Amino acid sequence: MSRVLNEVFDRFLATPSIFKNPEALRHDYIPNRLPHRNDHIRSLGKVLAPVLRGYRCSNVFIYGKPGTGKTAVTKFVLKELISRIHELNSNFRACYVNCRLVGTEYRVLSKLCSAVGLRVPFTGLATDEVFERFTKVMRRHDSFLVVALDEIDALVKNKGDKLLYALSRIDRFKAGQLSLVGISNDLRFKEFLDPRVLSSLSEEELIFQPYTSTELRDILLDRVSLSFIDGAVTEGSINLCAALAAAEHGDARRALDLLRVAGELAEYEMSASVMEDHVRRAQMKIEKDRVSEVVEGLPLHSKLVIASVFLLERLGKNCTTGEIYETYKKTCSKVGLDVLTQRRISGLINELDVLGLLNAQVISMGRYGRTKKVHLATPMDVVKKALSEALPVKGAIGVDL
DNA sequence: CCTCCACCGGAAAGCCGGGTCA
DNA sequence: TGACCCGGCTTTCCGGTGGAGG
Repeated sequence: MSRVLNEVFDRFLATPSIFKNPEALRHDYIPNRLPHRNDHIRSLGKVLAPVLRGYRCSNVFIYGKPGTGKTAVTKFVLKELISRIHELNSNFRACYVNCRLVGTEYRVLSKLCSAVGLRVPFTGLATDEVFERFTKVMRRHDSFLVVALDEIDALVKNKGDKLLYALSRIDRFKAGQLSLVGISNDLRFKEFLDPRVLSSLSEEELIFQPYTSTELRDILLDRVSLSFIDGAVTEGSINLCAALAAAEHGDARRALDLLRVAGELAEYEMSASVMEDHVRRAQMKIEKDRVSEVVEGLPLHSKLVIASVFLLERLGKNCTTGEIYETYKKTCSKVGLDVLTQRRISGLINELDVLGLLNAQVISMGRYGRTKKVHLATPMDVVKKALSEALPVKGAIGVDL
């Protein structure tokens, strides 16, 4: 092994880690207690409790902004429920699906199938066919299923509420028992639903308010004791994490990210404890990393759209769809890339807006038409860095970054 | 008050690479 | 092997539309 590397490793090992169990700072970690969410846990528990006696429970609808504990509470309650039911030895199953990650009706269904022990090919079958097979198994085993559909709004916005409608009526075909827990970030989500689906889905409702700064502080204190060694995080850093996350609509996930990244920075610098400065730098790093990561994963044409906005903005020109399209076309022809249509580029701009990389606003310029006014949503140097890493053909493209 | 620009954005359909099934 | 399905990406078509300027 190289001597340089040996030194690095030796020094790393010689410094005691400030972490005890960094896993406890990840989003998917479900701790044994969830501060300030006991009421919600109790409410959800009450709704789901009938399954303990073998009855179907009401469907529940859970709303709340990101990082308010919806997912954690749901997973927590389901976990407890399952362990309790296994004592009673029932054929109950619970299934958690994140609709945004899973993406399509077909794949949501195939998750449900695997929850009841049915394997289906990941593509190739008609969706109706998969649904058919699913109900058959439910009927045959007289199964009992609670399905948590997280980020359900993403599914409905993209694919409509057909699947929800079918699921909400499933036991009318005497196909076992199925209850739904719908989780949504978006309060306006209801508007997208068929009234029949809505009324069956929201038999019960739970609303999660954002955490306050003090509540976030309690959450952090819990996690600090789980994940760091004693005294490794200063009081001030915890408060700062809480305050910064509270400003960002009380997002606990954000607070934990800040703490984790600040911890990693401190460890990297072999500092004995996490200081407020680490937290501040963590905040910048998180934003930078987010932008880089998102840009990196973008399809080539989306990257070119961002590059076009970047170029126009640097020249101080105003970015309208038309202007962006012209710049984009020039860049394409420089590399000999096929250009997409303006309609498509308009769509890509909207997607980038949703991703938070661009801000796009439809404005009217009266006589001079109607268009989208676009600008970068993050500072130019951050975008520049992300683009220069993510555009493999930057030299050829003539995008002088 | 009307016109008309430069787009917006919905809908439908096509293409392609992945797959199943009989 | 051919009919058929999915999902992602894209094109084509086309009916809007806010408001400056006539």
